[in-house]
Order: sequence, then C-alpha cells, then structure tokens
Amino acid sequence: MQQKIINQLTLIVDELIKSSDVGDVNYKIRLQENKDKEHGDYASNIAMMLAKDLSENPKNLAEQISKDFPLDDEVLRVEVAGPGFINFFVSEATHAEILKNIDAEKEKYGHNKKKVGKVLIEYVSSNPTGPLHVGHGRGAVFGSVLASLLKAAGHKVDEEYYVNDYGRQMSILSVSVWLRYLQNSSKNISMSPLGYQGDYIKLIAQELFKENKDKYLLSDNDRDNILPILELQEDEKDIDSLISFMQKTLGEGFSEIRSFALDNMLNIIKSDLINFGVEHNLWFFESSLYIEEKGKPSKVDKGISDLSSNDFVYEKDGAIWFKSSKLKDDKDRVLQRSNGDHTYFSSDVAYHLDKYNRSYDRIINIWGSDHHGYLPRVRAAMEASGRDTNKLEVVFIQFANLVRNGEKISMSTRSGDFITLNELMNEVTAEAARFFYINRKADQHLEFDLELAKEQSKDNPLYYIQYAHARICSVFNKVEYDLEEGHEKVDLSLLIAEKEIEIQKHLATFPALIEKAAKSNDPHLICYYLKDLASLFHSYYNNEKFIIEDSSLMISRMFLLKGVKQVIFNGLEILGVSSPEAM
RNA sequence: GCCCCGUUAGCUCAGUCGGAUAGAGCGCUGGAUUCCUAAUCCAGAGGCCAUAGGUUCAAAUCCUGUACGGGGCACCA
Repeated sequence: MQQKIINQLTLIVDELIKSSDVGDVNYKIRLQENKDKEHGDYASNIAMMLAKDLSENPKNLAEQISKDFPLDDEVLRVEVAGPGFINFFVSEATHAEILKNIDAEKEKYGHNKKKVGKVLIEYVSSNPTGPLHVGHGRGAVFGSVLASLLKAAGHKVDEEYYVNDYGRQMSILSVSVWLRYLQNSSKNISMSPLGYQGDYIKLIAQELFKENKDKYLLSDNDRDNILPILELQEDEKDIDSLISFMQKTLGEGFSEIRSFALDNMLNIIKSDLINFGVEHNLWFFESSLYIEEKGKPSKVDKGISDLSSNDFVYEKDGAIWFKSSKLKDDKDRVLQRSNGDHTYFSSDVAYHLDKYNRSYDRIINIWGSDHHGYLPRVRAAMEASGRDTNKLEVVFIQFANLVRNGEKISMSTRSGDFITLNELMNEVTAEAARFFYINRKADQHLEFDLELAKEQSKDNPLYYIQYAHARICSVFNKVEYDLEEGHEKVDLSLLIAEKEIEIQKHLATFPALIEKAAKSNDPHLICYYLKDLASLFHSYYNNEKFIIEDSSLMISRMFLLKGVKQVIFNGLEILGVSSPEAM
C-alpha cells in the first residue's frame, strides 16, 4: 500500500518538475505513518521538501500534487494540511493484505529476498587466557544478533573469532598451567602471583596430568633450581625468568603444554558461547599471521612491506614505525620493537589486510568502547595500504553494569573477581541475558538488572513478549477449528476494529524495521518493535473475544492472531530467543 | 592537555537520514476478571529534550561553544 502511494507520488512529482523547467531535482519520497488519526493513515512532506527548488509556496505545491492524485477504493481521500503535508486516507480493508503476505512467507516474512553482499563480523575475540566474563557478554550477543539481522536483511554473513594465541600472555598461561600441574606432586611449589589465578587453570592442569602423567615433572635438581625463581615474583617482568626456565627445562614440552592449554581454553570459551547461543563459523589464529611458507614472507611481514612500499614506514631507536600520524592518528605507532618482537598492532595490520583480501563488502568489528582510541591507527594502516576504509565499520559497545536490588555490583580487573558469563547464565538463563544485553543501543551505557531479568511479569519485557506468543498459542489450542484448513474462506474485510487496524499496520512495518536496523547496526530496535507489538496484542486481547459464535469473524480474527504470532516468532528468532507455546 | 561516546518524565530508556501535540515501561493515583492464561488491560498526573548560540518554512534530531558523566591517549595485549 505504502509503496503504491509512493510510486504514484513519484509519477506526479516527476511530471511537475518536468513542466517547471528548473532542471534536475534530487528528491526521495518518504511516507510516514501518522500517529494522529485526524491526519489520515500516511503523510508525505514532499511538497515542503521541493518548495525551495521549485520556488513555490509549499501549500500550493501540495494542493497541486493532491489534486492530481487518483482516488480509488483503496486510497479514499487526499488532503493538504498544516504547512504543506499531504495526508492520505486509505480504506480499512487495505490493511489486511499484510496478513496474506505473512501467511505466505511465514518465517521469511520481514526478510529481504535479494542478495545484498557479503559481510564479515568479528566479535568477542577475547584473549584465550581465561573464561568469558560478563564484560564479554554484551559484545557477544550484539555480534550474534547483528549477524542474524544482517542475514535477514539479505547479506551473506561470516562470524569470526580472532584468537590472540601469539603474544607473551600465552607463555604466561602455559607457565600457570605447568605450576598447577607440578603442585600435584610437589607441595613446595608455589603459584606465581603473576600467573593466572583462576580455578580453571587447576582444571586444565588436572587434564594435563590425566593425559600425560609424569611427562613434564621436574628432576630433583631442577626442582632446586626453580624454587629461588618462585621466591622472586614481584615485578611484572619476573615471570619472564620463569618462562625461560620452563622453556629451557622442558624443551619441546613447553610448546606442547602451550597448545594443550590453548586448546582447553578455547573449548571452555566455545562451550560457554554455545550455551549463550553464540556460534562463530570462523576462528582466525593470530599465530597464522607469522607462518612463513615456501620461502614466502609471513602475512605480518607482507603487511609491513605493503606499508613500506607506500613510504609509510621508518626506523627509529632500533624499532620499526608506521607513520600513522600522517593519516589522522595522534602519533606514529611501533610495528616491530627494538628487541625484534612484533607488536600487537602489526598483527592487526596483517589481520585486517587479510580480511580485506577475503573480499567482503562490509567488514564489521565489534569492539569494547575502551578500544576506540585504537581505530584511527587501524584505519590509517588500511588507507596507507590502499584499501577502501569505508568498508571497515567498527561498532563500539559500552560497558554494562550489573545491578542487584538497586546496587551496582562492582567488578575490578585487578582483583580478578569478575562474574563469569557462565554464572550469569546460571542465575538468569541465557535467554534473559541475551535479551537484556541487546535491549539497549550499543553506544549507551547499560544497567543490567539481575532481579528484573529473573522476574516473571510484565515488568520484564522479555516475558511480556513471550507471553503474547504463548497466549495466542493457548487460544489456538482452545478453538475447535483447523487453522490451516479454512484460510481460503477467511474474510479479511471483517477486521476493521480500531485495534485490528492498528495491529495490521504495525505488522506491515516489520520488513522496513529489519532493513533500517540492519543498515544502522541497531539490533536493539527489534526489542522495541516487539514490545510494541506485544502491547498492541495484549490490549486487543483484553478488548475482544476470539472464540465466538460468529464463525466468519472468528476465522478472520484467528488469521490476524496467526500473523501476530508469526511476527513475534520471526523477531525473537533474530534475537536468538525462543517463542514458547505455553508458559 | 588532546580525542571518542553520552546527557530526553522521579527511575530505566526509545525516538536523532529535520516534520504536525516528544514516547514506553517502572514508580505514583484511580479503575477492570462469573468469560480464550490478571504473567494482562484501561484511565490520570508527571518534560525548558543538560546549557548558550547558529542554520531552516520547520530542530530533541544538523553545526559551534560550555557544563556534567563514562572511556581512551604504551617499543601492553
């Protein structure tokens, strides 16, 4: 319906522009839905938009356009109002066509059938040195919901986790696991306070022992040597001596423990994510960027030489620098340190070049808002390598505060007493956690109310929406009528009550909502849409009865409920939340 | 000091490719169930859209300054 009006308006406006000989005028007709029924169903502001270009009074312009607008049994009346709005009044029956669309498209309703390009979303990518905690939760949900949203909008989507398996932290992880392993047999081995303290380290160490028994134990002599090193673990650098000791003593065993620890850690992370409804189809290892094959340079070296050949690299104080300050970054950045080690940044240059080489139309990174200062240098590197920086989008996720009984739960990185994602899921369920995380705009701080997430009442928006779905299912269970059978007979012109029209109009906006949310990376809009839909339904439910004597009216109402149920399902599906049949 | 994000009802927040009278939930006040799930609904009160300018026929929305809050400014990852 809306499209029909827009098409018709375009015809008239084109004609108007042609006859006014002002040359080409760029315009786009948008039809807004009117809140106030006095103003009709839809309105266009096109007359006011064009008034200047055509040097004509907007009201006169609107009059001309509306005069030419053909009326029929769908568009009943066209009016000019206010400063130059053109209002359209359509017949009540036209709203029902949307129900047929929904019934035809089912779970595809709202989805774009056209293919609109390939997207890479990289998200979570937390360091594999500890389990996911609540700080990772928001980004995890955001990424996975954005992925299904973009799929619905017609994109081919890859979801990628970037594994930081290359830096010093991996060595610290290995040492930590090894120490816990040694503690099984030697009481006087202490855990370095500079290692990772969590209980998960002990679990991995137990697994290590189960699979390898005594393989990595120390000789008496070596045990005497490690004790003084363990004595001195104060400054951050002191753990390095422990790392070198481990490398020296175990030889190949060092990298065996390292990959054992990494595999176990990733399994923990993967299973937490899956429990949370998040599943990446690609896992990219930082270490792969450093592999040299068949005499070819590693991807990192290739990245640096790319920058270098465009004259963006120089050497200073024994280090290799990227001239990012020439491209809108605050200062130049080190790619390779004076000790020969590559920086994390140089990995990231290579990683992003690799993303570009995989020919995506959009490359989306989901980062914590504390990383915003990092974007200019990555952008600069892509620009310096001749890549189109418009393809790279970064969504920054603000922090979420957990709140219990009105009190913020404080979490300090230092003490390491983070609440894990697992604990959160156990307390409020994965579904509720997903919904509450995605219920806010990404760049907005979020208060996650644990009590509310557990509450089973309309105060909890997730329950409110799910309850609408369950209520409809309940009606369908009660009614003695085959929902599939009678739909040829349904008379949609009976659905003309005010609330019925309101619901149908709202259902009709779902595809546009998906498109808009996908375009601006705003999955939270789906939550608000569904709350509105649920609210319209609950109100309707209290106002009308559905199981009634008048069977043709009943059938038409069933058809309406079926549409509501389908759209709630489709929306919750994108959020990765279930639509219960009963509650 | 420089940079990024935010500031909308008592609270938590939508709305920001400019549109007619700024919305929702909670909380507050008052109502609705012999009936399909009251896990619900209906009504009322509640606003200088942080602030000062600017652009426009039209600004919560765009531009500039200021205040307040969060974050970031490593040869860490």
